[in-house]
Amino acid sequence: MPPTRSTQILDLLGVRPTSVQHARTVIEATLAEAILDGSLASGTALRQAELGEVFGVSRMPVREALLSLQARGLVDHVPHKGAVVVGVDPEDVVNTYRIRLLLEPEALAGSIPHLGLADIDDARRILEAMEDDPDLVDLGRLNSEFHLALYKRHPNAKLLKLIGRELDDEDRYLRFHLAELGSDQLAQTEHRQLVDLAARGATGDAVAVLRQHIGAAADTIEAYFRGRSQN
Amino acid sequence: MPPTRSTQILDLLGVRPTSVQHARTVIEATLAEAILDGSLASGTALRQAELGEVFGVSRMPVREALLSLQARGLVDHVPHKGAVVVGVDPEDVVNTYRIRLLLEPEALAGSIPHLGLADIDDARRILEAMEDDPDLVDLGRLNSEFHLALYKRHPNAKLLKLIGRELDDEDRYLRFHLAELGSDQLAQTEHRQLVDLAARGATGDAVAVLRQHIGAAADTIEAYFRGRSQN
DNA sequence: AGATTGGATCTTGGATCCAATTAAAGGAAG
DNA sequence: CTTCCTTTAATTGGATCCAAGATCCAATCT
Repeated sequence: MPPTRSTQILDLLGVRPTSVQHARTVIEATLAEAILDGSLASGTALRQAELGEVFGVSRMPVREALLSLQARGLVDHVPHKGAVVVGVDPEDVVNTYRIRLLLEPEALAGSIPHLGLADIDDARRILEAMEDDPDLVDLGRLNSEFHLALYKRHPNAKLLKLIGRELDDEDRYLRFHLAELGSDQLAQTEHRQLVDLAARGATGDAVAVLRQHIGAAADTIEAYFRGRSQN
Repeated sequence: MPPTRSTQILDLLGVRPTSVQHARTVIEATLAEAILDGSLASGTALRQAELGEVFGVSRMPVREALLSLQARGLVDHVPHKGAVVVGVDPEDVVNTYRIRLLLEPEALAGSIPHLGLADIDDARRILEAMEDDPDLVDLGRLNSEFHLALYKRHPNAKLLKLIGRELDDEDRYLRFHLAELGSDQLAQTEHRQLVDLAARGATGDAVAVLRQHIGAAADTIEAYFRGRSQN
């Protein structure tokens, strides 16, 4: 497809298509972010009128945003009652780790052969950001980004999207309890091993470390719950 | 939370809360069904006003239903332009098989130990229905149901939901091309083997058959596309 | 003739208004 | 004083109305 006149001009101006952001889009994104990073606690009731005032719009875009959030499983919508931020089911957290254990080894193995130097650098940069940044809210997101950075050259785009969703779910929980568990649970040592092995193209070893990494996290969380439910 | 009077009465009547079906809910379900089973072809433009007339309702619940369908990835929503039924990307079909190959062996292995006689009977009944029913539209759905019937005792509920979604995606494609490929591609022989091995609790053998079953399907579809894109 | 620009028309996005449902508050009867 | 019923306030669901952006077509200029 030859570039059209308009795209040439956009290039000259250095402007991206900048697809117009509609109200419901930014509202959905904002609320999703707030729920994911924990600033909107589980069980919080989301009143349409109230949110409309906050965002300076009517109830209409708000309810559509809430509807989308329901489809994403972030809020629970009870007819005529309202939307509440859905809680994190401990069982689901462990389930998510088990699913990651199925998906991510394949993602890593299929991506490493196609990783370039720039990709490795990206991953390393994320690791450094994690060490510098003490903010727990950022840590979860960075952790997700790091993992995805290593997988991103896998040819199966759908697999990557799937993993992204699982990481989001995990992330949400992580931010809640990272403080209690201690942020060393993120196992930066293993992260460094992963990126080094990936850089050397040592696929088998990298996958082994990843399996151990995710498995250990799953066990830690599970033990944490087990201890908790006995109180 | 103690049961209220009304729920007690509902229980006595044997009536489920029968959650009031809102317009947008039934519209979304109806459209989703139509898209999944192919009666709404890819690329079809979905006009809000038109659909509103069809369902005897205003545009409002229609647009909310369309929004939900977009979140589910069934329609593509272009601002101020409208919603169109999203096409099936050949690449995604193969990708979906690869993902199934990661998820379903674990699902089967973890479910077999907990399967009861009734579960096996359920699966067998679905197989019989597949043989009796020549309707291609039903075949895809029944195929999904059969697989899920074998996995349903797996303790990881989230994994099952995930597989259900993948099967839906696959299903949608299957209905389109089952006629061309021949319905014997569903490999009823392997299906029978699967349920027999599951009944005997032969987990290892069952998983092996399943791997072969899904892998063969993936290869068939991939070859079909390869042959097609060369024309 | 071809391209460009201006406007008419169509479709969606958002605001406002009304109806339906639910939860709660208050009062009457036991 | 408790329980049940009625009434009332609050909130969401749906309809209608207006604004913004997009597409299409014709008129105009090169």
